[in-house]
Formats: sequence, structure tokens, C-alpha cells
Amino acid sequence: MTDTTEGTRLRADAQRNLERIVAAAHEVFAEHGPDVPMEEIARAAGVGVGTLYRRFPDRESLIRAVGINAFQRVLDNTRTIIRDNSDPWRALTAMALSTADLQVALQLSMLSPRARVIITRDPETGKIRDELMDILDSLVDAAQRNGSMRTDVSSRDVAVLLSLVRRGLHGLPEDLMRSAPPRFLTIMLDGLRAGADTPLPGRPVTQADLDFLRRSDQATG
Amino acid sequence: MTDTTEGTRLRADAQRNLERIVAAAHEVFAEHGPDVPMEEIARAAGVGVGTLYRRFPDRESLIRAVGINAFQRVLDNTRTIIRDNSDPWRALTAMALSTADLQVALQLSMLSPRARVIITRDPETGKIRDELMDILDSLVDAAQRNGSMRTDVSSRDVAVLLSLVRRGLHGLPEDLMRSAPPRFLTIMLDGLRAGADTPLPGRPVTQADLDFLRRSDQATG
DNA sequence: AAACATCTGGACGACTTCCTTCCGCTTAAT
DNA sequence: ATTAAGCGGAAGGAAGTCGTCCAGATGTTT
Repeated sequence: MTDTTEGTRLRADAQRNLERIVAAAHEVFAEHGPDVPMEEIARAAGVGVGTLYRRFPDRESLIRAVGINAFQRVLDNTRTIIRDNSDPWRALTAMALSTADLQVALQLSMLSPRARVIITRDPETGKIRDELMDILDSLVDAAQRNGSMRTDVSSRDVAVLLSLVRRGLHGLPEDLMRSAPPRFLTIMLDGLRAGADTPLPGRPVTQADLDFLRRSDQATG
Repeated sequence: MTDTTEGTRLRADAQRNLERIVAAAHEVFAEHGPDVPMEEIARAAGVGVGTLYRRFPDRESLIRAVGINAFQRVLDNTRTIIRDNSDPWRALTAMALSTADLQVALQLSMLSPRARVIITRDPETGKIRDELMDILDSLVDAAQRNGSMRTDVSSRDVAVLLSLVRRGLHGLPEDLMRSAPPRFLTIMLDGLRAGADTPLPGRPVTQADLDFLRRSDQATG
């Protein structure tokens, strides 16, 4: 999926482990965010920490690898969804309710300030993210123009709202933690539909807000 | 406000500091949750850690003190709101959009598994929480019966949703962090109103879900 | 105003958690 | 069979947090 852009070819078992690591990190990041101990990721991947560090010298490179992967998959998936749904609102809904990849992408690009800095700075990931944002823009715009979506929200509002609701609660019964996100997402989407729109306070979220990096974080570069 | 149920009377300065500490913890908990370093709380209160520990021998007792305070104030405030708004939906809205105390109450009782265990176990806080839940129940029930609220959600769904949306994002521009919660809350409330209700997947959240404590947490008692 | 008890701040040692390296052993590749 | 790459996980180290302790400050009482 992601062939690390290195010149040398990996030994078969090493390649296998590399993929396992990325897959494991993907899952663990989705649930607990990008700040989980490296050892936990290694355990989930069924390898030792040493192996993990051999492939990814630091957490940042792992986050980049997982991030680019997740974003690319979300992008592909979104394009498919759009191809299959001519109605922008339906497409938006389907996208919002789609699964793990989106969860990871949101975790990394919105929920964790730390990862956000890394993702935002990485040109390759940034490019994919921008494409995705453009698509989201046009979906929201189309939905608003055909009257299926309230017009007082920005596409960034939607992204933030998605992140908030998707994040979920921890320490609750297993079955709930699985069934809750689509349930609450659906309620939230109803709130975004055109209809009985209560005037919104505050201002829409902008791209500049999402690109905003606190000074303290910028120091780490 | 909260006179600590101790027999001995505190020295004037000590009493002042005690109140400062609770107030500071209240604020810090609201923004960063109940797991912030004790020293940060002390700093916010303008006292040394020693003073903090003198009043609250451990974090748990501080959480209880802040929790009971916040819950009581939310309860009082809610009763006032109900007195002033005969329409249940308006009351619900006003309550959801109310300020800092609710934020803390949600942080402690829903967002932090750790604090949830403490709050849930404490009989005194538990009692207030239950009263509050009863009120929420009747509000939701009334709103659903008079047709202003969708009928496929439980009052616990509402509580969870509130928590999720209120939590907000970190590391974004100051003004946004302040204006975002009411904005998103409003969208969410629109999603809860009766009208174009999309069928909800999953199951409603129950009180049992909220009382659920993971085994690992129960060990700490 | 003196004597006393209470309170205060914050330095400090204990502890925990997580990071990262390192190296003897294993395993794929040729 | 040989060799180089890869592996696991123990162990050293850095960072952060906890909670105690005590010399000095401050309020209280007589």
C-alpha cells in the first residue's frame, strides 16, 4: 500500500512487519489518538519495540506514514462515494458515516494538536489533505445550493463537528462505544440539514483556524 | 458556598485560600479536565502545592469538592431556568447553552473515566447528580410529548451529546475556542428537534451505561 | 504586644512512565 | 552453508508528577 520511498528492498519478513506496524498504528491511533506509548503499538503489531524503531526512528515518522495512508484512503473512498451518489447531501452523509480511515484522519489532523503540527507541516500529506478539503468544499457548496443543507455553516464547521462527534466517549460498555458514533453522527447531520435552522452564534471555522499552530508547538520544528 | 463539613473553624486566610483553590480547580478542570497536574491548579489559585495538599490530601478529594459544587450549581441554575421557561424545549436549550458549571459537571461525570468513578461512587454527589438526571428526564419527556423534540432519543443520549460537543477542540485560535461551543451546540440542538428526523441506528444510551465502570477502574477502590 | 498555633511556599526525594538504544540470537536470501 | 538483514526485549536514561516536610510568615488570643 505504502511502499516506503526507500531505495533498498526489504526482506520479506521485514516488509510484512512494516505493514503490520502501520496497520496496528492505524487501529490504535483511531481509538486512542497518536500519543499512545510506542510499546503498545508494537504489541498490537505483534513485534518488539526494536523492530518498530528500526522502521520508524521516531513517533513523528510513524504518524506521517499512518497519516498519509489514511488520508489517501479517505480521498479514494470519498471519490467513490461521489461517483455513486449524485446527490451531494447523500454523498456527504455517506462520507461522514464512513469508517476507520476517516477516524484516523480526523484524529491526526484535528483532535491531536501534536499530530496536527506534523500533518500540517508535511508537504505530501498536506497536498492530499487539501484535495480532500476541496472536495468537502464542493460537496457542502452543492448541498447548500440545492437546498438540502443549512447555509450558515462553513465546510470547516462540518469538519470540526465531525471530529467532535466522532471522538466518542471512553470507559463505556463495548457495544455502546461501537454503536454510538453513527447514532450521534446522524443526529448531528439532521442538525446540519436545511429546515428549522436556529440562528447560529459565533463565526464559521475557517481554513486559517485549522492551519493555526500555537507558538509553543511551532518551536518543535 | 461549600463549607467543608469539618468541625474546626479555619483561619481567615486559610478559608480564603480554600475557596480560591476550589475556584481555580473549577476553571482548570473545565478547560483541561481533572487530570491536570496539581501544581497547575495551585498556580492558578495563587498558592503553593503544599497549601493545596493541606486542604485536599489527594486529587480525589479535590475532584469531589469541585464536583459537588458544580453539580449543585447546575441543579440550582436548572431549576431557575425551568421556573422562567414554561416551554420544556426552551428550558432544555437554555440549560444546554449555560456556562462553566455545566462544563465542569460534564467533564467530571462523563468525559474523564477516572473522575467518573469518583463522582459515581460518592454518595453525596451521586444524589445531586440523580436529581439532575430526573429533571433532565422530565424535560426531555415533556419536550417529546409536546412535539418539540424527536422521540427516538433518550435523555442520556442528550447528556452524552452535550458532553461531546461541549468538549471542543484544543490548539485553535482563542476567539474560536470561545465562540465554537454555543455554535455547535446550536446545530446539535437543531438535530434534536422534531422535524426531519432520520432514523437513528444503534441504541439509546441508558443510565446503566453511565454507571458502568470498567473492571480496571473498580480495582482502585 | 507577646505568645502561640496555624498556615504557607516550594525545594526535594521517590516514583512512574515512556523513550530509545543496543546486542546476542534468529531467519531469509543466495 | 554462508552472510547480511532483521528481530525482540532488557536496560539505561529523561521527563514529569506526586506528596512530604519544615523554616519562616501570619492570624489569633489574651
